Amino acid sequence: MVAGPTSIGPGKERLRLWIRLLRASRTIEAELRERLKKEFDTTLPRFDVMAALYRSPEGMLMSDLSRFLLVSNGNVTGIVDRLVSEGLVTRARRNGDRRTSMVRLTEEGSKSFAAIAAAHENWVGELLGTVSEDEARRLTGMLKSFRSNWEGRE
Amino acid sequence: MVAGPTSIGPGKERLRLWIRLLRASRTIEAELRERLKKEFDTTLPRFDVMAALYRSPEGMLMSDLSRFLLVSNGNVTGIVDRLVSEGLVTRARRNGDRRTSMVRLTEEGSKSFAAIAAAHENWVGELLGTVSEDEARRLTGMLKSFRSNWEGRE
DNA sequence: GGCGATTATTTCAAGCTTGAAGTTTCGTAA
DNA sequence: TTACGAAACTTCAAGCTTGAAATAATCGCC
Repeated sequence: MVAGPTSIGPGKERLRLWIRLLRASRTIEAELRERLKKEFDTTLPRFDVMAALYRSPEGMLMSDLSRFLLVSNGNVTGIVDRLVSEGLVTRARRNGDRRTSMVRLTEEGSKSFAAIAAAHENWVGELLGTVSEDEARRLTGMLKSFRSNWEGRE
Repeated sequence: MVAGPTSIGPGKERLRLWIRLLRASRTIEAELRERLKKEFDTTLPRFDVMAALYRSPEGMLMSDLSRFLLVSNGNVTGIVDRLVSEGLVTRARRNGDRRTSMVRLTEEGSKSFAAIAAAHENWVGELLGTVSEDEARRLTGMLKSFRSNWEGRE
């Protein structure tokens, strides 16, 4: 999804937009991935899961994580498995519904995430440095109105 | 990279923007991936490679593809391998420099891509339907000015 | 209570992705 | 011309990702 338009037609500007959008996010994502690896020896998916859990001290179900992060159930299983084996999160079986388990950050996971998140925010600020805060607000607004047509779909 | 901000600070709007950007592109990408699979039994990476080759009838080197698509060399090798085995592209050894090979769409690959690309453009038009062509132009402009600071970096 | 449908999760195969290490070929300088 | 460093590419291990199939527990209806 990174190639240029191959024809010109009515949706031309939208196709251009999509290609720009994709190239921008891929570029930023690649840079963040690399820094996470180099500076903290972790990955973006692990960071995503930890970020979600950090916002929910009470914990999240696997399916909550899957829905929130926009990835499949099976995917979350693997990432959480690795985080558990690293001692960063726990899976607690629940009495109420034994099909589910509550996933939470450990003390260590929480400390670890806080440090990474601080660096992460700085990196994003740096990488988007050429976008003014005001412009960022406007762009966000446009993207938000688009997203609202898709949020929570299917 | 899909979680919300975990702190409020100077780069707050940029972080918000990044999260929106990422969620938007993930959502669109997931939808396109699914349709490519269902309708044409292909994948996004294959589509990307074919799109690049379609623009270059004279062919591209593996490293050209890698650079253009923003993915690693080894990655391109695997995708091209699969396209070759499907008869959609060819790898032609070159007399000039025998380290390299020219990758080209086959006749079948070219026909196949044209059909997929038409559907793809319609899908993008549909998925970005809530963004007016004019708004699309403005958004693209903003993203372009951002990208120019990164294009061809490192 | 029993049982079929539903829900939550895991498992699995196939493919994508990277970064590092390995192979082959090229260019060039002694 | 030979040797060495660079360039183009492939191979590989590890991890991410999906979608489909399997497992297990719960729910609702009789």
